[in-house]
Amino acid sequence: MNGLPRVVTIAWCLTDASARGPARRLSHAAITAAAIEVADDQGLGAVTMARVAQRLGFTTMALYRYVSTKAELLLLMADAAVALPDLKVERGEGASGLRRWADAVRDAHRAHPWLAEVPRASTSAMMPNSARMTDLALRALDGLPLTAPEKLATVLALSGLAAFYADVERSMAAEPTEAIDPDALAPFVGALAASCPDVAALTASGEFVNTTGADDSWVEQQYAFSVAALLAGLPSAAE
Amino acid sequence: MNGLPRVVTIAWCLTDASARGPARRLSHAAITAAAIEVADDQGLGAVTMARVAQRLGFTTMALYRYVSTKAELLLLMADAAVALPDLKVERGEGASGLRRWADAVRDAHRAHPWLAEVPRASTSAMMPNSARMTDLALRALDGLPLTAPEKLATVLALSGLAAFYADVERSMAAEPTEAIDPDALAPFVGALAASCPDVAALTASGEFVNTTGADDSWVEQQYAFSVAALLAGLPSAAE
DNA sequence: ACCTGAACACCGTTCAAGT
DNA sequence: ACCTGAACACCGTTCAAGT
Repeated sequence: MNGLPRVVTIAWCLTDASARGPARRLSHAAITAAAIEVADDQGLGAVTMARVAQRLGFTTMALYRYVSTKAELLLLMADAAVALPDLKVERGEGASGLRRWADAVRDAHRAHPWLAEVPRASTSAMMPNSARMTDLALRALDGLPLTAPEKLATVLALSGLAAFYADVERSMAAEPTEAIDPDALAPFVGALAASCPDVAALTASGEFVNTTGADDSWVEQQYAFSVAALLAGLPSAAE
Repeated sequence: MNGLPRVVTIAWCLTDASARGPARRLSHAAITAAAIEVADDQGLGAVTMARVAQRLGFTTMALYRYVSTKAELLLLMADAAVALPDLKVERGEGASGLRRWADAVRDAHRAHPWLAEVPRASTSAMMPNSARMTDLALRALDGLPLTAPEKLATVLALSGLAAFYADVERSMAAEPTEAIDPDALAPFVGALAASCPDVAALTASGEFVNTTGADDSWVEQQYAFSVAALLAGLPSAAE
């Protein structure tokens, strides 16, 4: 037996404000917001206790009054980044609501491309915004012929797909993916032909390795296709 | 226009062995293997240029003769970790083959729980073992009424789901998830009730927050359910 | 009780030097 | 050409000290 993770009580504001001593000049919200600014601007790798503190005009060590570890700060950032979008879901709406819900999750990841880089922690699900997002999805699933674990699996899988494709998009944007010179590609195609006939065929037709430069739409289509498949398959998976 | 990423040519052994100078006393394979040992033993966070070199009996800087950056080493590790399992897939086998394929991907992630932590790079798809895995899945999909992008989406989504659930499993194992004291849970349930009625209901029935200690089987069931739904929904998503 | 300054034990990566 | 030693500019986190 043990208590709630400390960061959960922080995020839900379940901790009593300490009464004694000098007034606090920082706050979890301010620290989290500053860290998100850094991550949005320069990537998660640039999120440093020193850099966050500097942006707030404080010393690095001042942060440790509010956060006991950098991992805790990352959890706060991740939860703040999935703050509820403008999304209304009808109770029992089903597939159409879930599709819009997945799009909202994806939008959050697009707005904060570093989200997928934050190490997953089992605590995440108990954080307020994550819980609210889950709640919306469960609302859409209400009344459907699925067990509770099946509903949770649906929610997890959908958010997993949304996060996954958003991260694919991020990784493509990160490496500018200039078109690869066909001459440079030749030895690679040769190696492929030997052990990967099906991939080699796709590569030859230009559908595997991107030889034409940036190409945004296909990730969108693949995401839409995957979500559509998952949603369409729910009834038969439940049998 | 530019050439193949350097790490791709390394992984496919497309670089000419340098002839002149002292014989090389290290190799990419040895370095990658040592790094994987470190990651398996102590987690990806413990993978340090210094620690890898030490395990091999070399100086840290010796590694930079073989790898131009730590990110490159991580790519080599990730690809080596998905080395082909003992998996036969019939051409055009369809759903049953894809399910076993997804299980194989998941097994790789279970054997190397740090896999999901390796930052995704667009280069990954061109690495040899990744390509071979993709090839197997395409083999199972051959002849099905799906376009090439739809087939790739299926492969991506399946591997995404396998990786996702393996990472969920890892994160649960990382935080020992002792049962949470009901008394400590009470204020959390109270907060939930206000903004998350559906999640609160699940929590009350013990299906959301784990209040009973370790619980492996539900991740397995949720993974199986998600994959089943995705596979079952393929035909209707393709229409 | 907050916040600071100095310090510790690390990182990845560079560069000139040895062989 | 390989490999080493020393150095650089960082990290997260600690601890004692100020207010």
